[in-house]
Amino acid sequence: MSEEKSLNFIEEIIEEDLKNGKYKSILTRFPPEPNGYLHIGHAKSICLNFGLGIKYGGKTNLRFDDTNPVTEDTEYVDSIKDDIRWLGFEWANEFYASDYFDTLYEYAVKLIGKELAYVDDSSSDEIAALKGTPTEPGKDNRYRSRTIEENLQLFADMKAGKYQDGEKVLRAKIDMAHPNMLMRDPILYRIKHAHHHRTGDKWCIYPMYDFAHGQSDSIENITHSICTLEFIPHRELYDWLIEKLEIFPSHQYEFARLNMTYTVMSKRRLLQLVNEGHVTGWDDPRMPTISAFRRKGYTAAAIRDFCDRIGIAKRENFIDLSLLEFCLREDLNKTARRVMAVLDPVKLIIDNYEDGKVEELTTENGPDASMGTRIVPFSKELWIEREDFMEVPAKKWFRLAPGAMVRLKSAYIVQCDSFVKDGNGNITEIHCSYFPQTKSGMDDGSISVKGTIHWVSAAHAAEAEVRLYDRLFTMENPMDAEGDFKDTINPNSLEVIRAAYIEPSLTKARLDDRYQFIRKGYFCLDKDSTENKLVFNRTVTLKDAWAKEAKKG
RNA sequence: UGGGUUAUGGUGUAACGGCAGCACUACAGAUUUUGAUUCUGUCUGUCUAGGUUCGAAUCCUAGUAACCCAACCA
Repeated sequence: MSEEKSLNFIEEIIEEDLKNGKYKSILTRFPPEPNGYLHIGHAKSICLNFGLGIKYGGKTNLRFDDTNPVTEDTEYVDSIKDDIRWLGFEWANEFYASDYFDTLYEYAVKLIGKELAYVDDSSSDEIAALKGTPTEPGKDNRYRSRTIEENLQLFADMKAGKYQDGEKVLRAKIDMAHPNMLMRDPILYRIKHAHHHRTGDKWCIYPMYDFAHGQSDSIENITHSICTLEFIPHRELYDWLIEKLEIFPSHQYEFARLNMTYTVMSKRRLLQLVNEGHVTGWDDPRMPTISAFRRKGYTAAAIRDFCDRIGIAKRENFIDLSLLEFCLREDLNKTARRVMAVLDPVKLIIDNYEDGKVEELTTENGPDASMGTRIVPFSKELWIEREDFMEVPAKKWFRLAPGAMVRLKSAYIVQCDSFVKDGNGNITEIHCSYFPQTKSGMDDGSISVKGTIHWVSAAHAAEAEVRLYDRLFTMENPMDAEGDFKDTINPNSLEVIRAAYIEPSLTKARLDDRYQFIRKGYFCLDKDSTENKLVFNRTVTLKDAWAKEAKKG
């Protein structure tokens, strides 16, 4: 008997609903507003909603909550669909709240007819003034007592375009003294003479979230409408409207949204980063958007695994970025092809190696033998990583240093004989001699070394631009910053290496390939690459035990 | 002088009155032709105070803390 994974609270509710026959099958939905790109927090919601559909043999709709035409755009619709598909999910139906505008209008008329809604001529400020505060009740205004007929006429006139933006609103008539602020006659419809990305200029009145979301759920017969914690106070209104409208009773359940270290997770703030040029766009690899993670080289499997591990609960959470990186490395370690690239090159010359000789050495593509092998050219002059040589070796150093020996990956063991410096004291050449009997695969075991370093043959190397990313913010929680969260932006979040040396096989890299540059991290080709210029993104570093050791001093 | 929600190691998440478990992180060690991977081990926890009970993270009472609610945003 294998151990059952424990259920989260929503799964418990669903299993109970299924068991007691409340529903024969479930229907969930993912309801993004098309006013920005999806981020990793949305991925949590997507995995939850679609995951539930799959787990319980139900279905999941994709529904765009497009009730505010001034902020919404088809660009966002397209990106959202791309991201969901890339994450690996299929929606049963693609719907839009705007599909229901006619029905929603009828619902509003019905509410007016039941004396449960009225047209209010107050300005935004006047409405706010009579709303009260969390600790003080609000007050009724004189428009509240309008007759059904008057309200019907006024509402029809609103729809007909007789009024300017902001001149009138339709409000539910509930209770201005209600302890829940959302029940103090919430606005249902407002006037916006704006072009809608789907309905065009047909409407000049648009329903508010509260008069669209629950109704859309109901129209679609959604059984479990799952949203984040901040909507808890809305649930009372959600249920009230369904009851008064006498429509299918969908139910709302709330879970805690994802928060993650070293990032911000609100569309508003992400939009700010884009608009103010702190990043190059929504898919800048430093962003926490799904498109950015994809561009940076993250895999959908890693993100799904992450969403699975963080769990679903109602308490506020603050997930360590390192958990996401763990999931990523775990996936990439199994699948990424190993290759060699030198990011910060220094020349290594093997003095006792024959001039002009080239050996084609065999090296493995990955730890799993099924990934096969390939050929890498080896010659007298190589590029190695500058940081793999220390003129005065540190304690526990087992890479190159004067007199020290290392293995060149898949090639020979070499010993450093001397080195050359330029006038500024920078090392320009490292001279070594090699030991023929230590050739990889034919090593006689006469010499053993602790360190193995990567290299690229200077004569055969190709050049590429490499972009190294670091966290976008310097503080674990940028929102804790004293001033603006943007004051904590990491000035070193992007380091561009104009000319790194890559092994010849990498010139055939494709956009979807995932590589491990041995000892340096995981990388992938960036979409900025051209025929003449390859650009690689660092997806994530490898764990680096030496960096820790070195820090100890 | 309002209403709502939540409190379990550094971070997440289990437990459904009966051994506080798992993962990440951190640390120590073994293996390693990647200081990666893999493997082994260690540290750290039930918000507080009372109560009920043979037995409480779980039930009760009273506190405390955090978060959400006063957009014609979603």
